[in-house]
Amino acid sequence: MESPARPAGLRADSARVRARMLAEARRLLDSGDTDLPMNALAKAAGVGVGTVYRHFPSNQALLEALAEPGYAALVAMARAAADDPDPAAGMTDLLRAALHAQLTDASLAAVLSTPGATCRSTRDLGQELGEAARRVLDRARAAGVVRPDVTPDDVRRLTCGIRHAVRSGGNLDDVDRYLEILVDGLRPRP
Amino acid sequence: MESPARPAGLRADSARVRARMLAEARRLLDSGDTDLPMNALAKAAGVGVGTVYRHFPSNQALLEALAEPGYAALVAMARAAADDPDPAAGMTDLLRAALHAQLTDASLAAVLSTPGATCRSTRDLGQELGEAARRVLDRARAAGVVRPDVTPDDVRRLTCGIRHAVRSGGNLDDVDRYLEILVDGLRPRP
DNA sequence: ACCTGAACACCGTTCAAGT
DNA sequence: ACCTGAACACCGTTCAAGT
Repeated sequence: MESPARPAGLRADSARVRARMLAEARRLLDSGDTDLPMNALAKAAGVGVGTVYRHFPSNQALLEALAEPGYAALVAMARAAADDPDPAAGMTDLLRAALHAQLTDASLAAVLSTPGATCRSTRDLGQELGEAARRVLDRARAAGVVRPDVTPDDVRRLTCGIRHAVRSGGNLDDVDRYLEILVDGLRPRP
Repeated sequence: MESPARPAGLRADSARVRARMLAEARRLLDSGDTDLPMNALAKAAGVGVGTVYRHFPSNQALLEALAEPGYAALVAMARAAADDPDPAAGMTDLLRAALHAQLTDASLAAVLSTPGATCRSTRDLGQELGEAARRVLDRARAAGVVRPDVTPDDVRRLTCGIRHAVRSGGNLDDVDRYLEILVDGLRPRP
């Protein structure tokens, strides 16, 4: 599994095919389909199934490749949150960014809710996100706005959970309310 | 779809087959399998697939039949919570019961996270649970321990979400912590 | 090297044929 | 009436055969 943007050592035509598959996969995922069948992608991209598997060794790997840009953007947001002069605002920003990213991008939601990563780059991004989240949490804890026992993995799991809560309802207008509930719930007990 | 406990107007042997299927389905589900394939159930129960479908018109209907006893127990818990002399304790009891039920019974988790019910009895139970939850919420709101805008459906969605958060981690020891976070988060903002 | 697509082992669901 | 199990349309994944 390589980066979606022009992996090194790949022939021009092969890179073109790969780009077309990723574009078509993104289109299928954004069309509302919750899952992304390999055979459906092959047909949509006009290639054989084997070609899909040559570039993405499994459905999970495909989702990770698709999620990578959004994942990187989320890491950037988390780092910015860690540098926010207001630790409480940084904390809220981190949660909001994580939740928004998952609600906007189904592939990112799938990757974040799955424990083990298939490709190296995804694992690296997870590591980086964890480190940024740790800094956000340390500062928020020092400022007394989060419980002492909250870990970066708690943030991951709870935002995944809130995503499910938001999506299992008709309207998505409850995002802000549920985000408030999560932020308040993470505050230290009085 | 009828009640799993001896539906009316069913021949003795048919009722026996139905009971065996439900018992085997329960066994499969508790064995850790997250989903319950109809063909696998047929093989395990020693019947043809058609027989499974004769009793349970779909996989969702099967899950609902399987969930019914637990669902009824949860409704009873919710009613008890509504009668708790302490409204705050009643609120916590409701959330704890809903969460515990979903973590213990995969079929109940599936049913609660699915919006529409296939069988009448499941829909009725959902109605009853909603009414009990409304009473719990009304009293908790009057006592000032929950936000004014929380609805019974919020409780359903959020407990489903917290279940996902609990399950997406290695250990299930975080139930109590996540429950605290949810209870605190539902408190009125200061 | 890279691609194709038939093929395998699974899903949920249906339905003609049996008792 | 009730049951059986082959069959259909799908999944993810593999691999011999082609360019």
